[in-house]
Amino acid sequence: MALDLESLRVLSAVVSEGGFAKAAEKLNKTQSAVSYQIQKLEQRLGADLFDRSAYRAELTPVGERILTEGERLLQQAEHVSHLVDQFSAGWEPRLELVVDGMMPSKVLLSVLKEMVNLNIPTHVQLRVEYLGGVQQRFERGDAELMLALAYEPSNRYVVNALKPVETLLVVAADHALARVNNITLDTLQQHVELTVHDSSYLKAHGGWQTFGGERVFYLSDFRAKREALTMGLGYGWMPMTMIQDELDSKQLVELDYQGGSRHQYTPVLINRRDQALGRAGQWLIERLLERFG
Amino acid sequence: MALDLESLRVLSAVVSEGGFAKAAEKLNKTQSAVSYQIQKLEQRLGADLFDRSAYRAELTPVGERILTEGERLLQQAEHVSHLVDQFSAGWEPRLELVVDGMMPSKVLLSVLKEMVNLNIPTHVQLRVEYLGGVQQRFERGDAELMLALAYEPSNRYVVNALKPVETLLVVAADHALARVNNITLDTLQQHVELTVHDSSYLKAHGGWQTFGGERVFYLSDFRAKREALTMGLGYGWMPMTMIQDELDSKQLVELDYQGGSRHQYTPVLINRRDQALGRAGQWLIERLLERFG
DNA sequence: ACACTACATCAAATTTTCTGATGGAGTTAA
DNA sequence: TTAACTCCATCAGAAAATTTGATGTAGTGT
Repeated sequence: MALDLESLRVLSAVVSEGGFAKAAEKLNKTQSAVSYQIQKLEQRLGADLFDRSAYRAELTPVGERILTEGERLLQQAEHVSHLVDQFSAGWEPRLELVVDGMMPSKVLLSVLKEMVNLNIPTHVQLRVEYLGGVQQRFERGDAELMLALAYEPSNRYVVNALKPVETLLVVAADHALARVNNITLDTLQQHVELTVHDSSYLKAHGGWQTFGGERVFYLSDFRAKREALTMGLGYGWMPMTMIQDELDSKQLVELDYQGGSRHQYTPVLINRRDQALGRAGQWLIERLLERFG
Repeated sequence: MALDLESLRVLSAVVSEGGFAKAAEKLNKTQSAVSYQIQKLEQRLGADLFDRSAYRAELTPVGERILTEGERLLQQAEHVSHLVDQFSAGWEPRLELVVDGMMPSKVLLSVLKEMVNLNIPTHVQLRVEYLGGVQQRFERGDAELMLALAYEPSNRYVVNALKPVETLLVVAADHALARVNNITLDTLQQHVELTVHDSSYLKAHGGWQTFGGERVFYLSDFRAKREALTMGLGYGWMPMTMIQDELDSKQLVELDYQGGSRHQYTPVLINRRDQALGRAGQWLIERLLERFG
């Protein structure tokens, strides 16, 4: 036989109303129904909750603890019932978001934190992918919102452009390339290039991102790449926002590359045209456009 | 109509067993009883938990959230039932402890922390009083265990002596008294004495603690007293352990008082002989004797 | 001592939950 | 494509849990 909430509600009422009969009135029951529930609870727990030796029933120490724990339980049960009210008020139960790891995470996280502070009931699942991996995950249907840097266009998407993100071609200050001027592609190709592994299977982009040298090291994310760069392992593109400190302290320096050492990505916030976003998704888009856009 | 745990148990079983019929078997019910519970829950929440359009019922997003929240609720309910098992295994539901504020709090707190780490279910209420206030609170019956420095003996007590605590008569290094040698009582009485307010109504002790000068400042606790001492407001007794840093840094210095500038208290751990302690109280005594004793 | 309050107890009424049988719809495999 | 099967809904009646209303015992207060 397992615990049930009704007994706990009765227990709580008895204590707060100060007696069995008064609790009964509050709960729209009779006094004997209250007696019954309390006795049932006592049986289930195998311990007395009230000391009946005196005129009025008094809580035992055990009863006192069960009361406080029980009231917490009731409150949490209340929370669960309340959840669906919020769902029917338009807040989706869950929202999955795929983000390119190159996006500045601070802004995103601060928005998510605001979401928590506002007690928005939606559970947000954040997933970080790289380059093609973002769209791939989105297409697979796991996520309803994606924040990507590059994507294969489709008329099934609703696209919101955000503020461009600047990337720089950098090396460690003590790397050989740091001292060369007007670097050619040939020169670059003689050194190790560092790049973040595209997290899609396809890897169908290529393009200007890599230089096609013989030695390319693939790192798992930008944090690893930044470490490898500062260690002087090679050169590579990095989003400006992630290496501001290293540039300021001159640990990393911008390459003087003929082909250009700066590049701007325009990040986009995409959701499906056919599948309407819930309130949390809309809220998130608004907030991100406001801060990133 | 309010939430009930049975429906949640059924929901959980349906999902974990992968079907209504299998859940029914696990719960020793029939399949129609499972249907009934699920439908009841859906009605109560006012939302579908399963999508029945396909062959097998599939959780809706709302259902998924309710499931996870519900399972948490069940686990907490389990915890409540489990509590009484622990109570009947000898762990008292609550234990109140009165401690003299002069006791080194670190040791005590580390023991309490260990208690939490061991998942001892007893709720400990710690109350700090001073001098006579400790015993008074204990006598009033609120607490079952007291850690006092001085007390009125009684044969109703079980007394455990702990390691003596040393107190010193000190002033700030820049106080006039700091430069006087072989101080007499007269001299002392011309300065401000700092003392902690006895938290009993009675204040029935007096004795060597105060010097009976004209100007005595009463502070609310030893933290305040230490501050007042280091500010040079006056002189007074302090437990050694609380002013080790100030002595080392020479902010505070020991007085050279004729009547002696050191005094040892023997703290005692007392519980009532008639009212047996629960497992937590015994555990606490053992641990405190081990560390303090 | 008298009226009153607090809670327990019991049989009967009522409500909730379960069972067992049935049925429609999708699935599987020959 | 059919036959056998699984999944779940539904319904009436059975069983169980809960509530009621009446009554009883004991303590309170005046």
